[in-house]
Amino acid sequence: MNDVARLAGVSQTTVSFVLNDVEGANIPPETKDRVLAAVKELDYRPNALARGLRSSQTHTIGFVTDRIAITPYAVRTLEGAQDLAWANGYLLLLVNTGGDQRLKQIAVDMMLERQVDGIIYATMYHRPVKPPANMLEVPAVLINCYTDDHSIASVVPDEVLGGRTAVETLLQKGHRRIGFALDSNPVPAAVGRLVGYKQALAASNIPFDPNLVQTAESIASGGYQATMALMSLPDPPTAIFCYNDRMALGAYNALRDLNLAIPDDIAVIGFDNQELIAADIAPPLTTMALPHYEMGQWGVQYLLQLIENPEQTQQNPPIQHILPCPLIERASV
Amino acid sequence: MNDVARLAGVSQTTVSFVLNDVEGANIPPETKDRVLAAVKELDYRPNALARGLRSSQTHTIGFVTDRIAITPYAVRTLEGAQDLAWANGYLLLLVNTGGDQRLKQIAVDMMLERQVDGIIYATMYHRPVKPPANMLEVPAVLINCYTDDHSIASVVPDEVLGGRTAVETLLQKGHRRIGFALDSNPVPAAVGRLVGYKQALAASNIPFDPNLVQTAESIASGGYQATMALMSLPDPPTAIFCYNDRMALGAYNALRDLNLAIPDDIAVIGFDNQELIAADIAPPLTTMALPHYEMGQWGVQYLLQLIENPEQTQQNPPIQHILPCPLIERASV
DNA sequence: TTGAAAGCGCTAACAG
DNA sequence: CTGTTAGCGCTTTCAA
Repeated sequence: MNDVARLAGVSQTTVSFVLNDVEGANIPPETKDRVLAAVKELDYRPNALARGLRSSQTHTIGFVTDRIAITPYAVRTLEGAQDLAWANGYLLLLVNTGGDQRLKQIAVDMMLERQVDGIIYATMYHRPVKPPANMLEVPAVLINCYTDDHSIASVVPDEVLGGRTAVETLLQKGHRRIGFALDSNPVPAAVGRLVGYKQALAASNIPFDPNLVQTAESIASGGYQATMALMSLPDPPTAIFCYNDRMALGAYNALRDLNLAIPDDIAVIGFDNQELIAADIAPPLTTMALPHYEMGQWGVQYLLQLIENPEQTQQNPPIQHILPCPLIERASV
Repeated sequence: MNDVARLAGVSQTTVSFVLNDVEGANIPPETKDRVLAAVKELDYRPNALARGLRSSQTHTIGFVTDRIAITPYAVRTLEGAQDLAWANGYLLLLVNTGGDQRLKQIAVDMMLERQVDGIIYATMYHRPVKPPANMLEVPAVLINCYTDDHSIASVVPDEVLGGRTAVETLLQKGHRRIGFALDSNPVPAAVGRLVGYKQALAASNIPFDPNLVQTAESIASGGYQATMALMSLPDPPTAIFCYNDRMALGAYNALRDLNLAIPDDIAVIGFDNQELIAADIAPPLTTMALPHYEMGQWGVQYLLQLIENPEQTQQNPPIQHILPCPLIERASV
């Protein structure tokens, strides 16, 4: 910076002023140009460490996650976060802790040492979490998860509405007996989607038949089993709502073994919109999309507000934002 | 740090010495303990910016990528990189530029401003690249890509050996007429796998029949078309090697329409090991895995060597590392 | 064995 | 409008 100042024939302060477009200092365009020319001439690049040290603002935000890869589609959370951060001149410092609580603690410490302006904590599955306490030393928001006491701002998908929309889609096609191949783990997604399933039924005055919800592991083989169980009912369903696309794939396999055509003999709707599966199988799967990208965006967006405008933004109790799951219509319904 | 020094009754220098385990300074254990106690007492956390400013080492590495999400499985590159960085006390600064050359330039600049110790440039598809010039101001390595002049260290998958292994697997099962549903784009993966295909055939003294390689778009519908073309040959193949798992999925769809059973009537082998597809379809797909995770690891590993040991590590010409693609045996062959 | 002191490159009062 | 100056929190030389 001194070199630039010297070359431009001004003081280092002036350089700083033009580089930061400081309000007060009314630098004449002529001087500004001279400085900028010197910057280009010398290929000068400001040192963000020094700047951060002085201004205690690094324009960097920490992104802590349990697993980024398991649900490939969920990586879009990271993408949404990164895109929005980037658009605001922020960079993401990434740590993937793999679920170990102590590692998370350390990860946050490393970020704090690097003076991140805020921290995002994202999970791959929608679930309650206990984030490391030190995380709250800076503004923080949770993505796809929440604390039981809702003490931290968070954004999650609307599982209930998603489940309801899926079932309503089936209802609109005239189906009255709708099976549900559900995850046997009572995770928020499973609980919420079941509530949505019941709501949709109730709204159409269809009594709830517990036989129509079959739980299994939320993978292809589980979808296969649940579908087989459903179809061997004395009065089998004419449509199946699958907890996720992997189970839907299993349902496809089962239905094929049963010689049933989709959607003519039976309709199938999934959840997750894992494009690689959903778009490519035959017939293409109608499914509900999880708003991963949007959650990533919203999380960073809100975090940035928290960072730049703490008192105005922070609500009490902290905001718990819910994003809808859009219906992706393809050909299985 | 001054507070810690005061509380421990030593100078700030001493605190720095014990925190950094400095060789020269022989601090008696007694003093050391006192300092450490004070650190804990005050919940002191060093400021990495100040440290970096002084020592010009941030223990942070920049990770630039074109797309992290398109090929979900490729996100494992990021995971491998992050895991290895983490194991060495480094954090990753992430930017996903989406293919815009100017953005890449800026991304690298932002990283350089933040004084990253090195930069990784990773692509989602194996291909030649022209990385921004400023990237070379710090140690750098390329993952899943390379420059035409091989002027930067890089790591890529062994496409030729992968293709060869896939075909040899088919050969070993007794197949002699092996179709190849190939990407119509002559990308390195397509070119390499075709070379491997030919090598395997030649090694078994099977003449190359150009009719047996059908090119199409490397998605499910392309796989469908290529398979149909292959099967309508006067002398159709008994096995199909698909350029990737998406095409294999299309092949499955086609074969089903043709009422051909896999693997009894015809064998199918894929490439990529996209678990979501490969493991869940019926029958589970035998395929070649791309070493994404390993490339991520190797890239960071090598970069760290470059950073910590520049002259010893840097080879001339820069190392071009090739990692094998392991065969994942399932049930389609 | 420990401490004083000089910066690393920058921002931002404060003065002129 | 521009320059002087005092740090931000740390590492590290040099001296004691």
